Amino acid sequence: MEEKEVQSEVTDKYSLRGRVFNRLREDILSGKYESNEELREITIGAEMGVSRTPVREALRQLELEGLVKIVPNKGAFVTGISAKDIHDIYYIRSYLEGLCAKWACEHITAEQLEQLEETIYLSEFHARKKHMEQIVELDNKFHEIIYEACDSKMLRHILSDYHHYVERVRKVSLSDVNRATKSNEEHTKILEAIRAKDAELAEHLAHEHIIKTIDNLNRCGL
Amino acid sequence: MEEKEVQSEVTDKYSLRGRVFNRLREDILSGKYESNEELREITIGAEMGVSRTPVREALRQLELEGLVKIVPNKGAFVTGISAKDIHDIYYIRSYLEGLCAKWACEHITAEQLEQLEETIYLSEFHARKKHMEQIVELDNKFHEIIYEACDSKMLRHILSDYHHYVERVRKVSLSDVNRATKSNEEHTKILEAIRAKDAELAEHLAHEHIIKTIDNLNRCGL
DNA sequence: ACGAGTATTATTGTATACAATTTACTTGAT
DNA sequence: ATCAAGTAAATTGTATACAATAATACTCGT
Repeated sequence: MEEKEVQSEVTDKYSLRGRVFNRLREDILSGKYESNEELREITIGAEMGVSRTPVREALRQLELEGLVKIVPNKGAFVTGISAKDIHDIYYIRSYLEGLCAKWACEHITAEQLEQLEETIYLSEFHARKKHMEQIVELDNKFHEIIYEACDSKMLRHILSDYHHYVERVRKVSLSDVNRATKSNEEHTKILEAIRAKDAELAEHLAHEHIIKTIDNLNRCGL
Repeated sequence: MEEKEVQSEVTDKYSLRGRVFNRLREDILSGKYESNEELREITIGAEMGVSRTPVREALRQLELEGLVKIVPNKGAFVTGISAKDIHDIYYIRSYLEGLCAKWACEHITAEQLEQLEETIYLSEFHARKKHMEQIVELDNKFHEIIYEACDSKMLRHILSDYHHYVERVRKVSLSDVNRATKSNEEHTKILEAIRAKDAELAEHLAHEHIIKTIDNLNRCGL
């Protein structure tokens, strides 16, 4: 089967800048740096074995991502992402995932419907086996397919961004097997609504799906 | 009165990179470049009298903004922003402005309420006088105040971005004096709902406010 | 000992130099 | 004339050099 590369990485993976960008983003999101910690170009460059140039470019990009604050002539400081930020993102996503599912009803292809079905089917298998790694990956895939299907560059862009932001938290949430199973059931219902072209229902279900995820996170004490 | 600088410019205005970034963004959004047009680092640098370094950093940032697509080892190409993109952004905004108004109910300060009132009052004046420039500026301000008041870094960030994206279109929409007047009435109702801490109503009104703006755009043939 | 002012150092901002890659062109064989 | 291969030119990717700014340390007077 042809495995379509999901374009979650905006930035070139293979250039030095891309590598620095991705690694810094990962490190910031995973909490390796303190909040407000200063990121010195030379230091980071030395750590990664590159010159200042790619580091600077990566830092400037991270500024736009909101993960770093750059003070002119002073330096780059880690902004990080607080528990409230994550909470807010989930609420924002609850609306946008709803809108996305609604639009997907109009634009989804038979092939994409097929892919969604397959994704859920596989995910049910891995949920029974408690293969957490695969569950998260398939959750990723399910949502990314709908992002594609909504046929909106803007909506896909923002949702992919947020999906990335909360990746670490999603892993925790889905580690709860009960939640993973529930999540699959919700995915199934969303798929059925989209297949039936019931835009209202699809929107509502996708919205509720995220709200329930938030509830679960709260239960996990996040 | 202390005029608080609205931080719509993420990027340092005074560095060369910041200037290149802002100018390129403006030029792309205003349609100065063709879609898919190649942006050569040297050419742009020459046009703006700077070296490649600040140009590269600006281009990398614009990539993250989605205004430029960078193909490794080949170049930077204008992505631009289509009529559909703008349409999509307005729909996305309709939800997010609703959410923003809802959250603002909980967090808005007396001072911010005061500012909102003043903004509307002034805007009514300029609407009667047909001072289009000021009307757009005050519309900006009204929304930015609420973005601040929602007390969510993430939501403010994304809404400010989108506000910027559609700035050119907003000017067209508000050039219709009838729309400008209507818009002020809607702003007033939103303000009242927020002041009354009626989160449900505020959300609904803010949502509808954007939907009506979309209707108006459609009537203008955008 | 303390603080103002200055010199030194460190760091960022920008320009340029060099390397790697891609694109365009030229040349030659069929 | 057409196409292919190879070479030259142009362009991007990265590193380094230089300039400007900010942080630090030091001197000197009180």
